[in-house]
Amino acid sequence: MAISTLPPSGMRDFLPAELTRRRYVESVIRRVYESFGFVPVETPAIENLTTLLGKYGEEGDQLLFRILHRRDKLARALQHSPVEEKDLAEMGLRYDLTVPLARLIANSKDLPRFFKRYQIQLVWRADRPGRGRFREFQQCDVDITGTTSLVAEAEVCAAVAKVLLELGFKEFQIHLNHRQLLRCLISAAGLRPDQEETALVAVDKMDKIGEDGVLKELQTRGIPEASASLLLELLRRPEGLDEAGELARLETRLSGIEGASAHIAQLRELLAISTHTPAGSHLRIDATLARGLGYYTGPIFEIRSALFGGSLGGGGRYDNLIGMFRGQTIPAVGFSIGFERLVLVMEEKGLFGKLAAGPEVMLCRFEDVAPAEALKIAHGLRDAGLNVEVYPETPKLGKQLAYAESAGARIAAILGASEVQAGNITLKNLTTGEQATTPTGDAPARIRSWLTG
RNA sequence: GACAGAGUAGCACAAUGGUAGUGCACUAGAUUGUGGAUCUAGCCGUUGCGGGUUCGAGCCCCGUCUCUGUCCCCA
Repeated sequence: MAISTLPPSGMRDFLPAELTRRRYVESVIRRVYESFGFVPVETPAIENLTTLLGKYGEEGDQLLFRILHRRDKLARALQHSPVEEKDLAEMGLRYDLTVPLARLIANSKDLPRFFKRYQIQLVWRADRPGRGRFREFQQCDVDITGTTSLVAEAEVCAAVAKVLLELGFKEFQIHLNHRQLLRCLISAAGLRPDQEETALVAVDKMDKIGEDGVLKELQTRGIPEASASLLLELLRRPEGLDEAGELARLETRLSGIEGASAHIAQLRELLAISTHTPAGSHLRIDATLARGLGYYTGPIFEIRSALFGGSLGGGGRYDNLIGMFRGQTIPAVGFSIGFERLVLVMEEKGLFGKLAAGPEVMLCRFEDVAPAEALKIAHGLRDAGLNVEVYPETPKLGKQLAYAESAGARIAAILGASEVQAGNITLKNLTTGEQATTPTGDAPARIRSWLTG
């Protein structure tokens, strides 16, 4: 019976051309993040389930990949009767990079007071794969811990906005809301605190199913029509109202609700201090934005674009998460870029320029040249800083040149007995067809001028 | 988890229920120190898998698996 050669569902192999594009995007992200003073960390792919469980909400817990006990431990677990899921595993694959960061912060003693870290690693979710959705995918997070200052929010928003701009995205919005403000809206609509969660889930779908859809969903979830209608009315943003106007409207509507004006003031300040950052013109107040993850406590963000039907990234403030691992509460805010979706959209829209995946130089030789001679010269070129591949066999030259072309080489270095004898090398520019024979020592300079020209 | 669509050569796709084909790619030659073009020849298949209907199934029916899309949820 044949073994399937496909990778597991929702997981992918990457061939050189695609991987080169991914590396390019990564390099832009790294450079931009570092320009903001973020420093890199990495954490293990596997975390203890005690770390992961209870941080993402019920649905998130369901989507964790768990790692089964091995050998004796598994045998013992199976003897429980009845066997319960929690007996079978104590570790799982990380679901995001935020919770591992919180654990790391709680576990570390000598971190800077304001720890600005970035992290580009894989995460795993046992989700059903779809367009731009995978079971193994890369996240690119920036987070700032140790301050409640809105400068932190502004900086993470600016960092991701700058990444998008540098990658060639022009039309995108960073939707902005506040978790506590949502809470105020829900209580202003007369909903009980225990209905908050269901209300948020329904409200979050506003973009997709519209007001009627949300109203219907709220009612089927047991929320009285009067409250549901009031909530929708509170959320309704009049056409043409700008960000300041929307905040003023919300402030008026929530004038009797405790704390509301303070949350609105935060959003107002965040907009103000972001004015001259790359995020400034992309921020949009969106009172319907909820975000699923359970740990957010303050401002929340989500990147939207007409180029992709879902979110291109998201984040927010989570002041209580680190405290779940350690008595001391440490405030934090972060933003995660949907790397896979950026790459997907960039491929669809042709935002990648030409990116070379192959060697710069292909060393070809005739059969009257010994392999040792070819390898010696290849190493000389490599020592000069060039990427050189040696054609391993000696078929006729046409075949070697065709291969050089298909491998992505831009220059062929051709070696025959006559060149070796004279201490020369023949160079052929595969792009222009131009050809020249030069002393071996001059070859790197000539190659370099062709590569840059 | 729900619904829809699709699975045919390495890839992209054809084929009224009647001999499974075309293009690209690949190999060789035309062309023994110069690639991309052209021409010639060659290679490539248990039509996802299992059953059924039929004289006969890639095509119709049932089941199953996988993939794609939408929903849900998310990045």
